[in-house]
Amino acid sequence: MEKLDHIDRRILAILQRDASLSLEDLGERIGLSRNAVWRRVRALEESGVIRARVALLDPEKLGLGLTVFMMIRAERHTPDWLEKFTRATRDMPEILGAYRMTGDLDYLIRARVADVKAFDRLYKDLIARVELHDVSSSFVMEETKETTALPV
Amino acid sequence: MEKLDHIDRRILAILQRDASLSLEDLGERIGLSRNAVWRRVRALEESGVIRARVALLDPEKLGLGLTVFMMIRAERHTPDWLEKFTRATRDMPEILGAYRMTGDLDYLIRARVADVKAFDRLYKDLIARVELHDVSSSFVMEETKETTALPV
DNA sequence: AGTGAAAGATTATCGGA
DNA sequence: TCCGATAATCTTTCACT
Repeated sequence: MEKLDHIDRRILAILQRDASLSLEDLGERIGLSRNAVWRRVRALEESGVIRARVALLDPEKLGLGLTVFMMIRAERHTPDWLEKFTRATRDMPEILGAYRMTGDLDYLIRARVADVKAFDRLYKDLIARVELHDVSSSFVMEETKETTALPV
Repeated sequence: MEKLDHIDRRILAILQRDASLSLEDLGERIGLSRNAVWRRVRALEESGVIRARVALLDPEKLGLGLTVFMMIRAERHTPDWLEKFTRATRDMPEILGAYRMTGDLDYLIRARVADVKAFDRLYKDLIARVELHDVSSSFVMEETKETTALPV
């Protein structure tokens, strides 16, 4: 947790939506010289508040039209099982998020695939890698929101 | 859905993990001149396969240590309700994802907040904006995976 | 925090495979 | 058509005020 002032927050708000802006433009928007901005951005990168700069791709254009959530109950509750699950999800590129949860739902997986057929392959692949006690999958019909921008 | 060759895919795989690389470096990694790479990247941007370049922030460092999923059943199944829900989730910056689902779970929300107290505020805010029939919330104890990189 | 200049990266144009 | 080279332009970085 860092101490960020109002200007830092404005910089972050802009950069997490569009990091292709030049320092010149960024400075203009927040009313600072490119240099003052440059120093702040640099500090934000060094402190790790800015973790990375990445390109966001369009899933539809890559033929990944279907988002799936899998609600999972574990077969066994052991460190070994958790490690296997973690490794399996890391190794499967269709899986974008994997979460250990509170409540009677043990684990939740968020994945992107081409279609229902591709999901079935993902499902079979997953159960071949880790023993799952109970899995219930839901498909996303509509994404009404999906962002990487955190509240600043 | 676009026709992408092997080299395009390699470029995308790299850029969606690190878009801070220079064209020089990128070209070196895939064995092309910076110029050839530049043309490909540009084409990928123009066709919309690359949707944006953004900065990814560290949620912990921003004091957003808690990820929450809210499973929701709608009060009414009308276009009007859906529109209200959509607007509410769009307007609430803590909500990162909102999905209309198949199955008896109607809607799913993914959000980031500081702590349980902040979640309670988010919850109250949400039910003040849209009528929800049934909400069940689960907290994330551990994120074993979380990526913006799609399989290419 | 801002200015100006050097270093570095990006984009446009052209000739060749 | 796609690649690579060269040159013009724009961006980032840094010393100085």
